[in-house]
Amino acid sequence: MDSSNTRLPAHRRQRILSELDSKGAVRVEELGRLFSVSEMTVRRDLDALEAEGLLERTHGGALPLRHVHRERVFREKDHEQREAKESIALLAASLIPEGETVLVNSGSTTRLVIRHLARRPDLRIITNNMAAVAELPETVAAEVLLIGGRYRPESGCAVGEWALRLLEDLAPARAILGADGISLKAGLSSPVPEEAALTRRMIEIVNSVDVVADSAKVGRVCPFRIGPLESVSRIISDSDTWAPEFREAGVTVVVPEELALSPSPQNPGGMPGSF
Amino acid sequence: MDSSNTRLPAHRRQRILSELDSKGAVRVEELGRLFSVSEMTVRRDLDALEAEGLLERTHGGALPLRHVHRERVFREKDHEQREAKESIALLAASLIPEGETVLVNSGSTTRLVIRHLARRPDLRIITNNMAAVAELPETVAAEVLLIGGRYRPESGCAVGEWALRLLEDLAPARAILGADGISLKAGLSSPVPEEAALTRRMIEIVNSVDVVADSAKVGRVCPFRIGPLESVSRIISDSDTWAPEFREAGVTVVVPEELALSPSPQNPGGMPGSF
DNA sequence: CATATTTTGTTCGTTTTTGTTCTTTTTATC
DNA sequence: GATAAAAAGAACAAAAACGAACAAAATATG
Repeated sequence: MDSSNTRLPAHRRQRILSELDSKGAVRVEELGRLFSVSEMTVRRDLDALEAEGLLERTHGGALPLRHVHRERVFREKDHEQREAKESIALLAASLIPEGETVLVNSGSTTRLVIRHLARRPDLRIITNNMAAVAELPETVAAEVLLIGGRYRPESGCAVGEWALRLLEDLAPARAILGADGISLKAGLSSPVPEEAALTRRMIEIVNSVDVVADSAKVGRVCPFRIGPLESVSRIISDSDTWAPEFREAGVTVVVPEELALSPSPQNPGGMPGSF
Repeated sequence: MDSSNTRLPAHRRQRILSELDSKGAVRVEELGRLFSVSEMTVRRDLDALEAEGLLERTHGGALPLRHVHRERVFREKDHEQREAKESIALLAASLIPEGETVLVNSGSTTRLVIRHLARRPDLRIITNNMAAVAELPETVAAEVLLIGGRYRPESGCAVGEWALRLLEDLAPARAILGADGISLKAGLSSPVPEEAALTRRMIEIVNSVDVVADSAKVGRVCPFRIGPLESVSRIISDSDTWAPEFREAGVTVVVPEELALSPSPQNPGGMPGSF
């Protein structure tokens, strides 16, 4: 894979950065093995990158600089179910047809979704998820529209009256939404009233709703109701042991294995180079 | 393969560029072998292409410009004049009276200003500077309102028609603004037309404008004009060797030393724990 | 054809990068 | 706290890449 180009020191450092971006953390030993260089060289690379303000050095490796402040929160939400969320996000993004405008709400799963969507030059992303947008590389291909409003530092997104009003001007075709609670009877729910209100409004203005959620969220009910299950077109998750009842209720449930077994009709071999 | 045409220097250089485009990086030794020319020749080619602004030279080879671009921007803006910017930001924030609503635009200096302002529970911050807001800790004390719009990844802020329209609903008392160019004759200017337009509108809707800028920006004129110097109430900077002419023109110039010598009347021992 | 110009190759001293060895510091574990 | 393991840092040597200068070759120009 890293045939000849990686021998270029500058290129290796760039790849360290992108490795950091995708993995969330890098280790010296791991990078040395990946690039076939000594650990001393990796250390010198990391030191140089830190001096340039591009990462945060730690014992044994490095962390991205962007989230040093919210490290604790990110760590919990981020590492919990990280792999599940990553595969869900990749799948959800691949299900979006070419040229669409997609509305995306706040949350750590949708953050990963945005990361994938942003690489596609054919898409337009509308979101209140500032944390997700702020961490995107300069090389964003998609057009990104930000919904303003009151900033909620706990989730890194915009909420409130202002955000709700802004949604009135929009009528995108589809939405990819995260929800902390998904239940047959209670539908979608959130622990934060303002985010529930905003997500509810998002559902109202689009034609098609994809919900992304790891299986831990299924069956959970949070205090603030977003809306009933009928408004959901598809649920994209990492397992479908719970799916039969949902499918009976008329919701399509998609899991990564399905994609691997049979090519998705929505995306017949589409955009292979984009991911 | 590269039989006849490659013998022409111009063609070889074009092929170097396409090689760079497909591979993501090129090495001197590799190109020398590919074109059967000496490494010295390749080096001269790469130097020429760099002089034309078509690639970025590195040790052992070259990288495409776009990859390096984001790093360069971030690194330079962040580290250049870092100390100066930090002291300017602290001073600018301390000059804001209690209970105000402050409008802040994009930029690396204003990012530091926002960091300071955010610790004060008495303030309300309105900004399009997503990069600044996204890096705030969870413990933000101030209320933060985000101006939405089209996201510009190069500067991590929102711009465009939508952002301009949002400003129409607002009438905050004051603004703290960054500008890449400040000149006696040309006034404030920016290298990005959309950011210039947004900053211009911000100036129009407030009563009082504080401009934060390190001294390197004074005397510089960027291609896109924001507005005349008359619209500026104060310039907060790290040195005032250039200040006399500006003071004659009716602009107050504030530098950190002044704060150290005589306590600011606007902030009589106020909020000592906040900084 | 002769001459000027450009392009290329070679040599050699200098700088950058890398790996190794050894010591010091940090981290984990009891 | 004490101890062992892992990682980091310092210092040195080897290798790779660079740049300057000059000579040779190719190309253009009269």
